[in-house]
Amino acid sequence: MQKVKPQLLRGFDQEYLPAEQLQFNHLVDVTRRNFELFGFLPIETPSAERQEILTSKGAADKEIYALRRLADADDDDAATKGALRFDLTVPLARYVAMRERELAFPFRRYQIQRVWRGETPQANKGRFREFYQADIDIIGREKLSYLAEAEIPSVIYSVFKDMAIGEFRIRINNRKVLKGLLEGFEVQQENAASVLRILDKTEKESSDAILRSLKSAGVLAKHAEPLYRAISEKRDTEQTLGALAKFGFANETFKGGLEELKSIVTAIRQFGVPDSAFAIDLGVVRGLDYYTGTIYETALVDYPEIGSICSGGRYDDLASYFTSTRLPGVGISIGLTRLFTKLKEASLLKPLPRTPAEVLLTTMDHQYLDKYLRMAAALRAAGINTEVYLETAKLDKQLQYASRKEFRVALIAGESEFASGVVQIKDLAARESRTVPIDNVVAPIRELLKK
RNA sequence: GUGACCGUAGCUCAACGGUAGAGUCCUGGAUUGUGAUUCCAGUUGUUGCGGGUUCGAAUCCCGUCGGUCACCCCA
Repeated sequence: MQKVKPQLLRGFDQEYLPAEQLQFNHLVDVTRRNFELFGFLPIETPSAERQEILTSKGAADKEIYALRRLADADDDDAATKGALRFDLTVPLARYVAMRERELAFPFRRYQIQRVWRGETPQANKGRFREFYQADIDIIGREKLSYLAEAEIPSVIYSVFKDMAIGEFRIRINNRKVLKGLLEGFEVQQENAASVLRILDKTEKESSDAILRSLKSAGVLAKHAEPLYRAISEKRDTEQTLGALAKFGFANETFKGGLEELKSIVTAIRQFGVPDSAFAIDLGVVRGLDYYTGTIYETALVDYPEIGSICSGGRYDDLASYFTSTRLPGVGISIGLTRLFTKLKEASLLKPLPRTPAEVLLTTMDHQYLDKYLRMAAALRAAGINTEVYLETAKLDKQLQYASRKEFRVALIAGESEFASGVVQIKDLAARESRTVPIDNVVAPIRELLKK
């Protein structure tokens, strides 16, 4: 028979061995637990949305995968109007606009789901066509306290601290400050976007290259260098606030932005985020122009090459395409697939058991099946995850299986044990076993598992 | 979308014009009830695909498909 070659689609290639999947699930669990710790509510939205919803925010068409039947029969118009979501923010906007009257505001939601993007994948950069995002957003109705912007870093802090993946830094900037800065340096409104994109590259490119680009993007020659220095100079949070005060631009955007930034810094500290974990950094720019206030970007201190593992910001109106209610919000997105891939690469993942079960019950002699299964039922009733070896195989094979899957404990019983009413409890890591009465296995196993 | 490079066993790679190989992994065994190591044996390929050059092509040429990396953009 002709075989179909088993292979994956480019970019749709993130599937793991069970041991890795358990580690990924752990990352998801930690994320979810911390989101809930701050009162965020879970939602999921369908994988596919109507195309006009997805493109409403001006996403490039080529990024989006549309739905089509293989058979191409035109009897399913409804489905062909759909496409896969490329982020979780647009579906959120649609969701909130549809359910405005049923939701309690400020609406705090989290959502951990896959998204799909038609980009060129580059695994070394953690870029795929299908990947997980873990988003939180706080959506206000007509208004939203600046405290929401200050709380976000404390959630990020909580998540990554709990993940225990090493030192990380949340870099924070303010879009108004940036805009005011550009205004102060006499950058024309229509050049602002391209100038910001250039300034976003200060860490990658040489100062000469940046200065040249800035000038050709319409920055006056006398301002190019001061602007570059303002953005790229290394300073801590206090130094940055000091430097901004010193610029002292008179425009309202700058003054308002600076005041806002100061209050947010104060609040971030009140939320308990240590100065070692966050920093105001004027070099954080973010290409997306719907951000209007605080913007965030988080990276691992020892692994800057991993890039941003979490980013987001404040926006003025989430769902202006769908409703005339003004819905200001703030949100961030953790790129879980990227994070996981890079953590794996850098060996930063803590070792986890390779099986969710703790006990393997070996079955040396199937004539005692009844006893084996009753023992397993008793263990499970006591809350101990237990797998029964169902195949007929020699004991050494069963133990090999146990050690390969990294069970903590193996139970061994055959003719001689059953004759004297006992069972062997084997500590697989310590390679030693002891004998206990068959009707008293739970307590000794619990004891062993506690170690 | 633009450019550079690369496709040989499940995986990592060798052979670079003269019969397609190694390591690893996997399977079985080493006196019948205890996982490591070691030893023995075994399975695995239209050399991505199509065409051309040649007595002869995994190797050279052309095309095609697939992949990797850089740019763009982003998680």
